[in-house]
Amino acid sequence: MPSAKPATKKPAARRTSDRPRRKRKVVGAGVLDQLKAMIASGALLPGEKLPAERELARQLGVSRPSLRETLRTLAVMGALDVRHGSGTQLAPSSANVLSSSFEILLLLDQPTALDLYETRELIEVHLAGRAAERRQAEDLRTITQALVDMEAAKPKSRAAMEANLRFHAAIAAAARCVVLARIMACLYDAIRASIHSASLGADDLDASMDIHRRVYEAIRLGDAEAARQAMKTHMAMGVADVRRAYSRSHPTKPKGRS
Amino acid sequence: MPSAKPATKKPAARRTSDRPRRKRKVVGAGVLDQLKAMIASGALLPGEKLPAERELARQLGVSRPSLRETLRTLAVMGALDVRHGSGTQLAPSSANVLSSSFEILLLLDQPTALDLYETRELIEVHLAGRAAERRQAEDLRTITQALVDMEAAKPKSRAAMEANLRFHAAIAAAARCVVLARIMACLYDAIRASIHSASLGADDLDASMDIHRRVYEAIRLGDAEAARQAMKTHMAMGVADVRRAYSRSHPTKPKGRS
DNA sequence: TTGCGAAAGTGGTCTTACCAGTAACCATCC
DNA sequence: GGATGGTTACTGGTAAGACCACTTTCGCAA
Repeated sequence: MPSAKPATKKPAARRTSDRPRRKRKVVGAGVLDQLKAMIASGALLPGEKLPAERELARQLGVSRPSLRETLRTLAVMGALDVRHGSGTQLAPSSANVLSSSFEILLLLDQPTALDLYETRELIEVHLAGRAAERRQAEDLRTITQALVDMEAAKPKSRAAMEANLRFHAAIAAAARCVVLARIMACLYDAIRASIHSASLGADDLDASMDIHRRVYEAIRLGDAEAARQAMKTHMAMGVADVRRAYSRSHPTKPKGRS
Repeated sequence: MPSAKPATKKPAARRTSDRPRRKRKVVGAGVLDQLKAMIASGALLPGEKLPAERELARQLGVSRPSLRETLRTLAVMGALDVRHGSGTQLAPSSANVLSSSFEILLLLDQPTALDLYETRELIEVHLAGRAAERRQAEDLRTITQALVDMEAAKPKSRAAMEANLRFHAAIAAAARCVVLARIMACLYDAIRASIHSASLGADDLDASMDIHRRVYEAIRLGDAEAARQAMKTHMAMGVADVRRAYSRSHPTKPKGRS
């Protein structure tokens, strides 16, 4: 590298001969568009492996650093699954596509915990109703399993919390609302990050289990209205918890230091 | 000036002396965390200018390409406002933080237009109700202005559509639900991209204007239930349009080729 | 046959260099 | 003296090349 090109240099004769016109409009954005087009057109299927970075950069006619900027953007978004040494592939599932953006959003907007809970309530109540209308036999099995795991797990344990998440996720899946289900998943991450440990495990375990069972029963019976009501009750309990924790940490008013 | 450092070079003595231990764990992620921490702690305020890339890279102890990968990720997410020649600043508003991720999500999940509309209905109806409860005088002025612009604009024109967007955005703002408002904004982008021109402008202009006015009146009067009902009617009109367009393009069933 | 180690391939990072817009500064000209 | 225009010193944008670190695989030896 040090003394590789002694005299040839050829500083010019690049713009002139290669691409005389066309103002070189932001390579990165172009690459992003090309990749999105490949996904949209089906040229790149979920789970499929991408060419190696060096190869892909050559194909798209950009340098590796430039390509990498774009790839990492997609990776952080959750669209790509990049593994050191193995390669890069299109994410098989869009599981956490929104999460990272949501995280940023919360950093910038700093919505209150109550705001998050209001959103959660709206969505979950709706999903419970839809689940009652659309659930299949397999959905019921998944929900039941989560319920059983919740009862079996030690109260307030990590396992109990995880089973609780599965319960709500299963309902979301049964509702067949892909967009809402995804948003709800992000909300869970956000709420967890927002209020940390505070009261995500219900204060009253018995009441909590009872209401979960009522939600399930309504869904099993296909009674949408009952499912919505039960979920609403469930959410109200959570909101009450948050409100209490909130008023404890913010004695007088939400913003400003008294 | 160009030949400032003629012979110093110092090629080796980098790994060996600088950091012998420490497994070099994924620089990029570390940088992202540091930047997020700076935002969260308030060390970086919205709208504030970041140090130049070269300088920031030096501060964080990484190379410029590595830093750039992270910066571009944040920029695509909408958290940074990067301008060639001027510099980079933390986005003053989190306006389109979710949009790009939403776009990717839609590419991967390919939800149906009906799914998008169901989500939209759920959220907008809720926002209308909340707006009726929480609107301030200024909110009413903004909504009125949008309404006036809609009436003044030529039907199906770009101006009419844009005023329509403003109308709904103003309601969302009046509802004081930051998270839902943001999600709704993304949905508009998604819906617009999803069904292109198809029926986003209402088929029946008179009915459309009428329902808009009814929504506004209910919000002005603070009648949450009426506002929700009116918005529900409004949304139902839109869904009907989509359903028609959908059944036209998918004669028999949604998926699979008959 | 089994186990291990080298090699090849892939992402991860750094350095250096130069191109391309912006904005401020200053000399010039009216 | 003030408006005008060019120069200059920033800033981000892109490229090329070289290594490092991790995975996988395959051949060789036990």
